[in-house]
Parts: sequence; structure tokens; C-alpha cells
Amino acid sequence: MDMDVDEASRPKEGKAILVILVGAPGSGKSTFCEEVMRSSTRPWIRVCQDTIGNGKAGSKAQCLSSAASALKDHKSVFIDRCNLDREQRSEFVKLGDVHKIDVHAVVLDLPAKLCISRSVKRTGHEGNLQGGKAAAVVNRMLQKKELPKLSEGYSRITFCQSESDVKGAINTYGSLGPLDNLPHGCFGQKNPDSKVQVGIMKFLKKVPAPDAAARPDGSGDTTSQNPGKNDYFHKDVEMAYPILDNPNLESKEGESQGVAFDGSHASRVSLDDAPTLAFPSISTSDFQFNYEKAADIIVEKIAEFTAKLGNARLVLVDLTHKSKILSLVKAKASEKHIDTQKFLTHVGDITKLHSTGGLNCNVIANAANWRLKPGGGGVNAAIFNAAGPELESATKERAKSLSPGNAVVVPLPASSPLFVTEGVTHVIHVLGPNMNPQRPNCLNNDYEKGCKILQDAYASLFEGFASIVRTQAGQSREKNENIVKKALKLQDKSECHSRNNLTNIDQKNKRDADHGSEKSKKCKGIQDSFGVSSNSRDERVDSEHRRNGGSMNKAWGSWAQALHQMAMHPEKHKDDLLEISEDVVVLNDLYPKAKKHVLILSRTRGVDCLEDVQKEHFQLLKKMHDVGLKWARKFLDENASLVFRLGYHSAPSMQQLHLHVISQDFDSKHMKNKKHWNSFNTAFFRDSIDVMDEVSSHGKATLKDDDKLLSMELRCHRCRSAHPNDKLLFTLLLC
DNA sequence: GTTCTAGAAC
DNA sequence: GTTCTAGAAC
Repeated sequence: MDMDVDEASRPKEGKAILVILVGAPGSGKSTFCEEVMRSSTRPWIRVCQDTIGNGKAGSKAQCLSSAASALKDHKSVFIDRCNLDREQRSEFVKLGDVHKIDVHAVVLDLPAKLCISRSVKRTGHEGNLQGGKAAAVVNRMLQKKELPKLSEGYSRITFCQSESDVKGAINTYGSLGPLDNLPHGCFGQKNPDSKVQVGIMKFLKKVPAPDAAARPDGSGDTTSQNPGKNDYFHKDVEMAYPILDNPNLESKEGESQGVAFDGSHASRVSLDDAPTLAFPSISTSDFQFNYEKAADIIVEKIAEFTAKLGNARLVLVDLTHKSKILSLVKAKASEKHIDTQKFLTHVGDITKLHSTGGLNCNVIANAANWRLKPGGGGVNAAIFNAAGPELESATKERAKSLSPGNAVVVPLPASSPLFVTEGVTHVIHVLGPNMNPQRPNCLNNDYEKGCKILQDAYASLFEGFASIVRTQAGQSREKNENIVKKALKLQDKSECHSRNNLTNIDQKNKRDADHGSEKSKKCKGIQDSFGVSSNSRDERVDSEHRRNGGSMNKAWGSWAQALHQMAMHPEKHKDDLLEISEDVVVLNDLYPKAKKHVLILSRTRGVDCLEDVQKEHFQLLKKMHDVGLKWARKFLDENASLVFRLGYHSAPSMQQLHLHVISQDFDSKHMKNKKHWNSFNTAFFRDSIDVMDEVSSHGKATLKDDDKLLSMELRCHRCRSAHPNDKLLFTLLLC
């Protein structure tokens, strides 16, 4: 931020100032005030509408009068309320004229997602805005957001669009002495041109076409019908998918983040949430390994692995800009023309890459000790600390110790704070060679051995990461069960690479919040008439089953029989079917809810839904599952970044047992409402593998067909954060 | 399963 | 005003 004082516009000295905070709930307004007031030598009064009524929420009028009286006392004032639109701010701005003082705006224009997640998480907020309700409120407010302009009457506006901007502004105001002034003008506003993400926009209903949405001036012009709306969308996209165009360029000098966000190229905005491994330099710190040699090895191994990594990325992380190893590696990588899309360096805390650096790394490496224990110092202590006891116990399950040159991959339990806040799904512990005589296994400067071990250490680390990438099929923060992988194991254990055993033991993210009550069946009492005449297929009507209940007393409307008709008469629907066999037919779902969504339809008459399935149908389930896997594999061949889930709806709408094979992007214009989302993202959706387990052991599948499941609040299937409503369904994809 | 609509809820 | 829900029709 340019702090040169403009002499011509230097404000009068010694005056109080009025600072109007502008920002959604969760943007950090109160924290901003508190931090400034803590360090400032200037007398400040914080006027907070949430607490002004004797600790209770007050009115705007109370705020105005409180601000006025503070200004009379020559105290500087923070107006701590959202002030998101011009009208809300205008009366406070007028105080400037009345009291002949400068009015500033500090805009905490942080990503909506961040504000929402803070609001949702916090408890005891002064304004009593917390929990799920907060998400709705924040969203609503942000859609009406109007950024302040100097023409409203401010002498200075500071825009903060990242947490480091906020820190900068806190320093600026915090170090403002009683007689100091700040220069006038707008500060910190980055080019707000809309970067419209087509992939997301197309998923939105009722949004303008990308061209129309990209307002050329990016000013949040209030003449638009939905002021600020596109800014909001765009920022969400930006937050979730930082653009790492030129990773070897550190951003701005002196800033704590080393990631360069190039916001000027709309075409480069990518949904590609590439799997990313963040790793510290191994052995160069406490183990005192020679920097030059280490840098050579790092670059050599990176060169070797980037070729194998597909769209995955490696990020070397160190805490400081002064890092010697970082600059050495950077220089050497550049000499070797390492692909800057695949390897970058980052300055920051490896345990806070997402929250403070905006960098999504699903895997982080830990420079571990041989006992794989927390403690010590540096990265190891920091990672164990940040990941909580979950990492310790998950590590114990994997290995008790580690020898130099090796790595061990530990899937991080979903309850780990590192998983929740940073999106880290795996920690890879690595042990490098030790040249420090104070530490175990010192090599006494034997660099021949040392280099070999360090090479092995990086090779193990990158191989571990590559195996995660392979098994996760490119979804960097995918926490759902990798059903294909699991099923492959089940199908043929010999196919399972031993390497993979090290890495991705299925972290099944059980969504099975049990909602207890069984749904009352939507039975309308009309008996199904089996008027369809026999054909060549299996006509075995399961009369015994029918007597025993099942779904046979359920009425299926004509529209609901479409699948049944296809299963019974596939020859009549050849054009709509992808595959026809003795037991099943395969078809694209007519209203796909994701990029890939096919149905494996059983041809067995009388088995209309999961409820009808009995032990004798196990082979049928297995067959359906195998065919489902075959199609999932085929789709994965075409697009390795997809992740699939195979499963059944507890209470399907369509007659005839059918297995959904659905990619977990949920990127489809047909994904329109809560029911759609929840039918694939709550316990209502029964994983095929579980259904088979249950049927083989108990003779029936567990159904979770309570209607409540389908009307549950929307929750992200990855980070579990709550989202307010159907209109913002797409934000679930940005978590 | 979808679409449409009315009325409730916000 | 908009958004959400439930019900009806297909």
C-alpha cells in the first residue's frame, strides 16, 4: 500500500477521525477495531450496533448519537456495523460535515465463503448471529453489497480483500498517533474485473450469460439489478480455486504470501482444484544438511516426478521470504525449466496454507522424527499440533517408526482440525538424513550416503503423493469414499498395488447421521397390476417375497414405470440404452445430476427397489456393482479427475431396482434443489458396497428413507459446511 | 422422476 | 418483494 503522503491533500492535524467499517458478518470488523485499539495511542471509541443497547442489539439512531458524542469529545470513532450499502452508511458519513472531521471507510471485502464459515462456526457472537442462520444472512447481505466510493463523502477508503490486506490496514490505523493523519484517496483496491467462471456460472440458474455478467468497470455499479452479485460469485470462485499462474513470482514484496494471483486473465480461471502436495525442505533445518546439495536433490526429484504427476502440483514451503533453501531451489528449478504449473514455492505456515495463504493443498509432508512422535521443534511440532491427536493415532495405526530415506502416508481423520480448516486429507511423514551430531543416526558428513538417503526420502514422499493422486483420481480434497478403489480391492485383492495400502485406506466419510424414524410409506393402496405379458426374460415373480411384504403393495405411477418398462422390454428402447445384458441394462439418467450419471438397471422382475432386495439377490447386486464399476472405469479413462460413487436411493421414485453411478462433481443443470442434493449426499444414498455387505450378512439392506433426510439443510459433501438455500446450491461445489 | 402453482414463510 | 414447500398432474 502506498503510504506516501499527498501534501496537497494532507488533512488538518490533530482531528478525530470517523472510520466506517464495511463488511459482512464474519469479515472481522470487531477484531479489526479491537486490534487497532489495542495498539493505538489515539483515543478510539468503537460504536457497535450489536452491543450498543446495554450489551444488546441497538438501533442505528443509537449508534449515530453515540458516535456524535464521542466525536464531540475529540475521540476517533469506529462504526462497527455491516454498512454494506450506501444508504446504511450515508448518515454516518454526514457526521463528518457536522463535526468537521475526516470520514474514512475500511472495507473488509473478504471472500463470502470465509465470512460464512466464520459466522457459521462462531459462538457467542455479540449480534447473536451464528450457526446455520448466519450463512443465510451473510449470503443475503453480500448479494446487496455496494462498495463505498469517495464520492459518498469519504476522504479515504481502504479496501482489504485478503487477510494480509486486513493486517496491513490494522497496522496502518494501529500506528496512527493522536496527531497523525493518513493520506486521502482509495487504497488497496485490486482490479475487481469480473472473472467469470463459466463452469460455475452455467450451473447457476437465473444468472446472466458470462459476457453480460462481466461488467467492464467492475465497480459494483448500483444500476445493475443485482448489485455486487457477480463480485460475490467471483470472489467465491477465486477463494476456492486460487490461480497459480506464475508461482515462481512471489507476490508483493514484503507480503507474507508467496502465491501470485493473477486476476487479469478471465480465461485462466480454472476449476482445476489440482491435487497438491506441500512439503518442507527435508533435513536442511535441524538435521543440518547442506543447502546446495539438498536443493540439487529437490529439483532433481521434482523434475523426475512432475512428469508422472498429471495435473498434480508440488509446493515447497518455508516460513520466511529469507529462506535460503527456497531461493536456491527456485533458481535451480528455473534453470532446469521445471514446469511452473506443477511446481511452485510458497512462503507461509505449512499448517495454514488454505486459511492464510489461499492455497489448497490436500496433502502435506511432515519432516518427521524416527519415532513418528509429536514434539521437537519446527515443522514436526507444528503439524502434529495443528492436526490434533487424530494425526497421532492415525500415524500409530500406520507405523511405529520410520527409517531415514522413507516416507509413510497417513490419511487424516475427518475430525482433525487440519482436515476441517485446511482441507488436508493426508499427511506424509518423511525422514531425511541427519548431519547433526546432536540427533540420532548422524552421518558424520558422509554426503555420499546422505545424498542417497535424501534422494530416497523425496522419492518416497513423491511416490506416496502420487499414489494418493492415483487413488483419489485427482480430487484434491475429496473426502468421500473412493468407491471404485474400494470395490476394486473387494473384487480382486491382487489388483491392489501394495503401495496403495500405504496410502489411501478409504476414509469413508460417513454421512449416515441416523434420523431414526422410518418413513411412512407413500403407499396409495393401489395394487400393482402385472398386466405386462410374459416375454423371454426371467419371469420369476417373487411370490413368496410378495407375501412377505416388500414394496409390492406400493403403487407406481405411469411415469414411475419408465425404467421398469425398459428393463422388461429393452429391445424397444435400444436407442436409449448404453448396454443390454441378461441381467441388467445400462442407461444415462434422463436428468443427470453430475457430469456423469448412469443407471445400472436390474432386469429382475419384482425387485422394484432396495426394500425388495433379499439375500438371494446378492448375485444380482454384485452383477450390478460390477457393471457399474466397469462404467465408472470407462469414464475415469476419459477423465481421470472424476470421482465416482455407486449407490441406491433408499426410497426411489422409479420402479425397478437401479444402481446410480454418479460422479461427485454434481455439476449439472439438473441439480436444482435440496431434495436432489440430499438424495445423493445424505444417508438416503446407500453405497452399493455397503448394501452388498448388509445383504450378505443380514439378508437385507439398511434403508434410510426418512423424508427428513431429503429436506435436511444443505451441507457440503466435502467440508460439511452448511449452506443456506437451493439458489446457492452451487456454492457447495466451491468448498 | 419433472414441472407448475398456490400459499406460506421470510 | 423473494424463497421455500407441498401438492397435483404427468
